[in-house]
Amino acid sequence: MADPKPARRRSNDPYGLRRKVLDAAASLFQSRGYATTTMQDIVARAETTAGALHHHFPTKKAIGLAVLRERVGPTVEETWLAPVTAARSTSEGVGLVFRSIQEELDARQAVNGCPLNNLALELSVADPEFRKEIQRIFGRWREALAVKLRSDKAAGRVGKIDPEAFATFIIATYSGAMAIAKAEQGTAALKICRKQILRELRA
Amino acid sequence: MADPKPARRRSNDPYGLRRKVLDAAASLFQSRGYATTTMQDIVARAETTAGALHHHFPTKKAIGLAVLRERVGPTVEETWLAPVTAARSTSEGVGLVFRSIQEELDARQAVNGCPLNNLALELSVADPEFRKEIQRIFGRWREALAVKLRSDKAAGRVGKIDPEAFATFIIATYSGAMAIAKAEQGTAALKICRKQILRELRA
Amino acid sequence: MADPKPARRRSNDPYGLRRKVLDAAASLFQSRGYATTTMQDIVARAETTAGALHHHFPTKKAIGLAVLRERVGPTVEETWLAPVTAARSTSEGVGLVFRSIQEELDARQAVNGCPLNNLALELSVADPEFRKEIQRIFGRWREALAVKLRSDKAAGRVGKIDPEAFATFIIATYSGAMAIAKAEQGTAALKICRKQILRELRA
Amino acid sequence: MADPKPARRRSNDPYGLRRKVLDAAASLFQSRGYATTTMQDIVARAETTAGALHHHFPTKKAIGLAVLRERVGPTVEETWLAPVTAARSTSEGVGLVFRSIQEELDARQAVNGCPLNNLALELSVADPEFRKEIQRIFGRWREALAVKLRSDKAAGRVGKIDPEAFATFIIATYSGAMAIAKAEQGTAALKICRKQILRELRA
DNA sequence: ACATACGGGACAGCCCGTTACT
DNA sequence: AGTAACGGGCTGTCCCGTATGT
Repeated sequence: MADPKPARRRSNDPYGLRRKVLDAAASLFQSRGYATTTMQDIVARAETTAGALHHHFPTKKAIGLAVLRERVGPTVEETWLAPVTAARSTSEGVGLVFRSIQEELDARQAVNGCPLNNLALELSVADPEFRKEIQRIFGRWREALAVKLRSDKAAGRVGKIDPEAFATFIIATYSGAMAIAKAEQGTAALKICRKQILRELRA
Repeated sequence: MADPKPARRRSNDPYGLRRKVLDAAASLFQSRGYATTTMQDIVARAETTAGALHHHFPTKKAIGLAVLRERVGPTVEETWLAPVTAARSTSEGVGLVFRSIQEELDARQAVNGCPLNNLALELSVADPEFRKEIQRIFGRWREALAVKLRSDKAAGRVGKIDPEAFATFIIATYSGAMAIAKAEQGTAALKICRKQILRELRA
Repeated sequence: MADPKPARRRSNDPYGLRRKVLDAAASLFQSRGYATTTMQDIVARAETTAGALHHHFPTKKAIGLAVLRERVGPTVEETWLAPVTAARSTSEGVGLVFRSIQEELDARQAVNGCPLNNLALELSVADPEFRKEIQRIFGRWREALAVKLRSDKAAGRVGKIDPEAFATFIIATYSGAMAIAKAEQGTAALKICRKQILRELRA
Repeated sequence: MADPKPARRRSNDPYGLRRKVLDAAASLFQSRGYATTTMQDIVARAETTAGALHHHFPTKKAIGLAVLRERVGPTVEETWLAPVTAARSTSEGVGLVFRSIQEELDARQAVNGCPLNNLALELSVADPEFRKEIQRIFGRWREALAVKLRSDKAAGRVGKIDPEAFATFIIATYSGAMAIAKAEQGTAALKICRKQILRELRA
């Protein structure tokens, strides 16, 4: 009678559990990295059991891929692509995204960096399946920016730039700024890079 | 096990062993990451034993810090700071560095990314000591670029820019380009970002 | 997981399912052994689900016992007892059985040995219920041979032998020959032992 | 202070530990089988730790192979080959071996069967390396018997038999008798088969 | 009857660090 | 300085059985 035995109840809510597992894993991968996160960590955070987890995801890799597909990808889409697409110009959209991300980071205590870049640097070399998924997300990201830049160009809102190349440049600068932000635990780099990109978009 | 032991010989070359261990660790951290690399991997690559390794580095973390201080830092210094400092202008220096790194990557079969950024993203959040060391390297990097930009400014080789900020921007864009290069396993992003940075330096 | 579920259909054929499960289990126990075969393996081979399987067999042990009773036992009866009983003499019957089994093994790519012996060696010590069932099959086997030998003796077709003992001897030699056949992945031992037994039956 | 902490001492006796591990494993494989024996069982029986065990044997398979090479093989040699080789005739040697094994089994409470046959039936199909090792032992066994039979033949102690074939027959009959002994938990089959083999050797 | 979701508990393997020894 | 043996602990995986749902 020392430990009162958890007396776990069954939830029988497959979609809910699946969601909780992916949320837990996404959050842990983001803050601690993929390799450093253990299955047990995920189980604990998702408030489930190893057995139940195994039913939904046979391996850790399966969780990683699902996190990329169902959490990281959509996150990029929501925080980057949607605002940019909805904006009147690339300049406006990119400026907005940078600012909102910067503000969000400032409100937190720890700067964990960009979920996509974190996993990209850790996993893309090791495993082809991970790499493929990461490339897909980068590709959609670049394409959305390029589309916006093309329409800017057609409307005469930007000078003669290569839309694809400039899209890559924006992503690179943002990614690097987030890497520095993570290392410095501050958003200074983000502000600087925002300004610089906007200046060039206006040139 | 059943076979007679390999009958290892003693080398008794403390400095040589230390060097071999750091080389091995730096190479493995670069290609596989810190967490994924095991002490056994390092021992095998350095062709030594666990005991001998422990004689030089009490823990894995000690190896990590030493790699940052004695391998990653100097590497940044050699491949980035020295060429930029020696160049006639930031533009020339940065252009040269980007090109040489790009050519080196093209010659290899796998693109492993930037050693500093790899470790920065993996370790800077988890451990304050690692973060401090990483920040120090980033700081020196930024300062060297800022120095060059200030002299450019004084000589009228660039317009009115904030040297510190532009240095951060260069580092961010380079870091991001290397992250993308790692994900895409190609140097296209590197070429694009080089062009873009040079264009802005001339503006 | 991410893919929509396979959308399994219900078959509603209780007897068919039971048969499929036993066939699957018998085949897997034969080729991989009882302990090494997992419930999941059986489920997969029988093309059913864990729940359905459990509906027919509460535990793995229940499957094991059913396989012994409804598959291994009948197999011994069909391949050994029936031919021997039907033959004109023990000599003829045993000779025929050895030959047909040998020919069957030669036609296959892998020699898995005798189903009864495989399970006997693996399970008879660990579990009394298994042992009991195995003893029962051995007992029927010996009795059938003894009956035939007695009739041979009465008809003067064999010299003065102890029918029970000689039956045991035949079974032992056959079992051992099958064990060697499994280890050697060939039927040489089977041919040798057939010859030897026939010689003795004639003496 | 609830559990008094084992406070384990280091033995630093690699050969002793290795021996203890193999003894433990051989005994457990013999009584429970290879698959059913867990690493933890071996650790407990050998009174060591998982870490220490791993240093000597990286995998369970390595233990299995070492047990075959360094325990099962020598056991066959001692209990079978040495007595037969030392005997004046095959008949005497085989008779002696059968009797001594039978007496030993009668003295025990559980009949575990022949160590070689137990592992042979369990492992020879699954893994080529195991099979190879098992075949080697069977081969030496057969050869030793054949040598003795040839010398018997030369001395006119046996009729015209094929030494190799008769050796195989002896091994098969013995193996089968041991299988039955295990299933029946008694030595009756062993006595019967001894008698039968001796009768034929005299014929 | 059948199908899916889930629980608890191991399994083999391995990892990092230390201790005894040369 | 260098070597091999060893300890304790944990990792990802999986297994068997059950409970819930249709």
